[in-house]
Amino acid sequence: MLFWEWLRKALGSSPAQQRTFTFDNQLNHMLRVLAEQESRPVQQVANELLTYALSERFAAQEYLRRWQRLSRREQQVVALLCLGYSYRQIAEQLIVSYDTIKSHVRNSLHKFELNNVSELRRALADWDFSQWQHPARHL
Amino acid sequence: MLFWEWLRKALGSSPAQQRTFTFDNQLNHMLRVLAEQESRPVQQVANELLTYALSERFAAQEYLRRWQRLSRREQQVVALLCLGYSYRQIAEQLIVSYDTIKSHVRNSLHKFELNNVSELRRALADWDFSQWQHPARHL
DNA sequence: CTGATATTAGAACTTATGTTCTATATTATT
DNA sequence: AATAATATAGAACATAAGTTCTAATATCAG
Repeated sequence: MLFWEWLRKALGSSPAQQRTFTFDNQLNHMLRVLAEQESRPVQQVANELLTYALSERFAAQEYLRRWQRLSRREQQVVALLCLGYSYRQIAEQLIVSYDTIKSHVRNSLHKFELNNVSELRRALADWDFSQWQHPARHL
Repeated sequence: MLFWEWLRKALGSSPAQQRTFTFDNQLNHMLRVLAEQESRPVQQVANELLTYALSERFAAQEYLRRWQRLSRREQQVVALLCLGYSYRQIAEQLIVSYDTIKSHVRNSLHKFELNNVSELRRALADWDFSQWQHPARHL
């Protein structure tokens, strides 16, 4: 069964009332620029963009579930990893040993069912970890 | 001059002709599901998603420019890298030495203005390199 | 109190990546 | 034909990341 069909059934197959959307000037402008660049109708471009963003969102939900299985400390380490820090830098920031970071990364990768940090960074590429920059706030 | 146009000018900083968008049933459903999940207005979620997709698109354009500066061989190596292959695996696939791959990666990273493969994989995370799986087709 | 997790840390490896530099042969471009 | 770019390859070294183990505290839920 396609995801769409499943989704529709889950919702009780209601006939959708064709709701309209409006976007602010800035978004409209960017949309028009992009449509212009690609010589395509603005509505079509908007459609494609929204489809893309939605699929990304739903894909991210699976990783969100795995994220929630991490301990507080593991989340902190993963966050800093995704912010681009190396094991050594993370150890310094959290004031623990390099080997401890390796332990946390090992466990985190296992819980994410991923094989290396590169995959992890890619999987969570769109997540905003800026709030995790200053560990103190989370301890 | 129409009354509306006159009014807009009189009021200054006119909102551009507020163009409306409609999306098909499937998109509407997903939007509503997501809005429901997050207890937020559908229009607001749509706004956020569109903003996200647009910024991703424009960011990708910069990397596309850099990608086009790569030589054919460098593109091949970067593609396989982003597909998750290691230097050694790429060397085997392309039937060249490990050191050659290192050269190509070094040059490619420089052209992309990135520091390591992790950043590269993240930057091109949404690109589809499946066509590059079989090098023969591109040589 | 007690088992289950979490947090910390290390040894002893192995592999993978990154850096700097050099160098030759092959293609394009002018 | 001469220059520039590309593709190839290596040495020699440095750092980073991943693997397999073990193990001591600490904390929390039942």
